[in-house]
Amino acid sequence: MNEGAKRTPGRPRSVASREAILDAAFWQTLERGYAAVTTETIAKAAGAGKQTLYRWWPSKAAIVLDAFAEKARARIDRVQEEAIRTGDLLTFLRTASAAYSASAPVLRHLIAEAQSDPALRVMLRDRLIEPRRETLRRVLEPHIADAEQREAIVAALYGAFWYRLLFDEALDDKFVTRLAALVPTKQA
Amino acid sequence: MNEGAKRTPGRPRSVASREAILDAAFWQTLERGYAAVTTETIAKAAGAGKQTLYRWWPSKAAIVLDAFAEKARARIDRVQEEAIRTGDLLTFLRTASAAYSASAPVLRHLIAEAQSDPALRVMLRDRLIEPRRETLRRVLEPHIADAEQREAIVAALYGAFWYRLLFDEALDDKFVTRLAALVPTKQA
DNA sequence: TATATAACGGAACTTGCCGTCTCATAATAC
DNA sequence: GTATTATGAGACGGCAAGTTCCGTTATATA
Repeated sequence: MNEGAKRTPGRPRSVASREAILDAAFWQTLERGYAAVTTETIAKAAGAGKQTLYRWWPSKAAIVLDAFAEKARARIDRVQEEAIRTGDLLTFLRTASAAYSASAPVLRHLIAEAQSDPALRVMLRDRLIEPRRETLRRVLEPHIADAEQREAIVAALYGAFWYRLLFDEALDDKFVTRLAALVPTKQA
Repeated sequence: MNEGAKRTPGRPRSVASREAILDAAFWQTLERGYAAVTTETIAKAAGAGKQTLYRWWPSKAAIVLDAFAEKARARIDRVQEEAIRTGDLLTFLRTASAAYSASAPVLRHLIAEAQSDPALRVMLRDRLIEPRRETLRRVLEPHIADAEQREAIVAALYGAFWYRLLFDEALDDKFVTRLAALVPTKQA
């Protein structure tokens, strides 16, 4: 489809810049926290102009989201793959809650920003929320036949994660175990 | 305890101003949306100086939260009281989801703001989140004996509400019914 | 090689709102 | 009256987002 996609006349987009920007956004957000990171610090660290940021991303939040979706998702999915194979809900929820907790400081700011930015909300849902939902659906599929019931369970489980994280309440193992107990699983 | 509390020398706090400020914050937020409301528009509409706002509240978000906690909670609790009396979880969740949906445009901004403001987070939890949790606990009590299990269910149910609202997904009746089905209730 | 095109880095600039500060005035206690 | 504290009005500073200008550089085409 876009094989020989180098069709436009002018200077092509700098791949190096793109990656330097995402890298800077990712590490700065991890180390300093979302609020302390500005478009200027990202640009400076990446050796890029602010214009380059805004040419390719609509907002600071979009950059950070892009950085995390790219860097963190692959790692998270890899960790969860094992749990998916075993099909054990509790194991899955444990690894998922660990991953959530680790990314919580960033995720909470992204979801916050998204509340006043509909486009970002869609981007967040498509790139981070929905893929994880899909994974959980696959784990639930063998246990819950009804699709609608499955969807309610997905919302209840991931919703519980968010609910706790957004209000500074820990996702400890006991809580996760109780959550898993809510789902009527078929025993082997 | 603080019966003859008029002990300080100077001019006392203006009750009229306080109420005018909360009124303005409440209605402006409802009509124009959280983002369009500024401390200046609140002050102007209330006929108050900005200094008066900041003398009694730490931030714009705190004012709006105060306004909503005061105006909306009483109404919501009254609606839910009936559901509590009957002890029927589904009825309770239906009225709760309706209340949530109605307030969602404001709540989402408050929770968003709270993610970068720990003090507001505490205030939000104490004045809005926790009271509703407590109500749900009372509904669940006859059905779920174990306190920890009950807490997980509370997080799952309210968490599911937030989860859907924060990502623009409706709380329709079918969904609420499926949620209620998750909870093993004792039949009469 | 020459030209058109588009992205580049750097930086000045505009915008907008939050929160602070100043000031003259009003209401209370003593 | 005198001290004290809150009031309304508005100027002010600060900070970060997002925009615009500029001279430069990399590519496609001729």
